[in-house]
Amino acid sequence: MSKLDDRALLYVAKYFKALAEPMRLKVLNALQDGEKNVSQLTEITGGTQANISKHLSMLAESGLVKREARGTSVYYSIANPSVYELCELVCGQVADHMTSEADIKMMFATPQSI
Amino acid sequence: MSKLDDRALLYVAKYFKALAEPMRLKVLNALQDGEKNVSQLTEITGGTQANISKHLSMLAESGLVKREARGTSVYYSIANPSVYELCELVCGQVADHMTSEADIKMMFATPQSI
DNA sequence: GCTATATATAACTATATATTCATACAACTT
DNA sequence: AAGTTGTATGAATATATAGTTATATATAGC
Repeated sequence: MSKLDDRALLYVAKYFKALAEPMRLKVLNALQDGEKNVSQLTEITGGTQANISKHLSMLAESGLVKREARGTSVYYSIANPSVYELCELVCGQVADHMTSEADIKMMFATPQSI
Repeated sequence: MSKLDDRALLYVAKYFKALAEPMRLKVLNALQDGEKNVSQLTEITGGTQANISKHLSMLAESGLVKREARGTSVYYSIANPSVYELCELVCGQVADHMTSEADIKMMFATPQSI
């Protein structure tokens, strides 16, 4: 496999990594009905301000959200609605797999162990 | 947000996490044209046997690949072809975002830093 | 039973990541 | 200018993860 392909893989992996975190999914979910500022997202998700801000920076750098400073606030919005297509596809697959034993087991695993 | 929603988020995040690693993407890519055993995947990807085996276990547990032992070998195959839809969607979005400064910068970052 | 081959796993290391707390920075208000 | 509010960031910690090496386990052939 060529160097260039490896680089492409890295890009794609990085994109998936941005989606591979429950709190970031929560943030993206909160952005479904339009832009929100950091304070709003902090309140909606129940996270701390610092943590949400960091996740937003990461999401912005990965190209999943857009950042726009207005006045004293910073508003974030979905960069590309097809993110939700991804999530729906995954939800479908997760549901399919829900019946398997591994998932049942996972149901009772602690969040830390996953 | 309810407990159940949090659990669903955890599932989805776990699924994305399985895709958030270049070597695992390489493995999935190698499985596009049909099932392969661990030795074959080890050779194709250029990884070590132990490493590929671990990635395969992880992919199987996340429901992305199916495992079937036959004789002395273990054959892995794609559990659900829609995985590739996901990857194509992401490739499209990554390409869109390629022009931004953050991505150009990332081009020259070391793999470790990403 | 012994050997060779294929796969999985345990121990370990190095790195990455999420989270928190405290603090810096920036912009608006009065 | 001083205070207030909203956001970002640095330091520190705890956990998770990828990778390696060595070894265990299992299956097939002799």
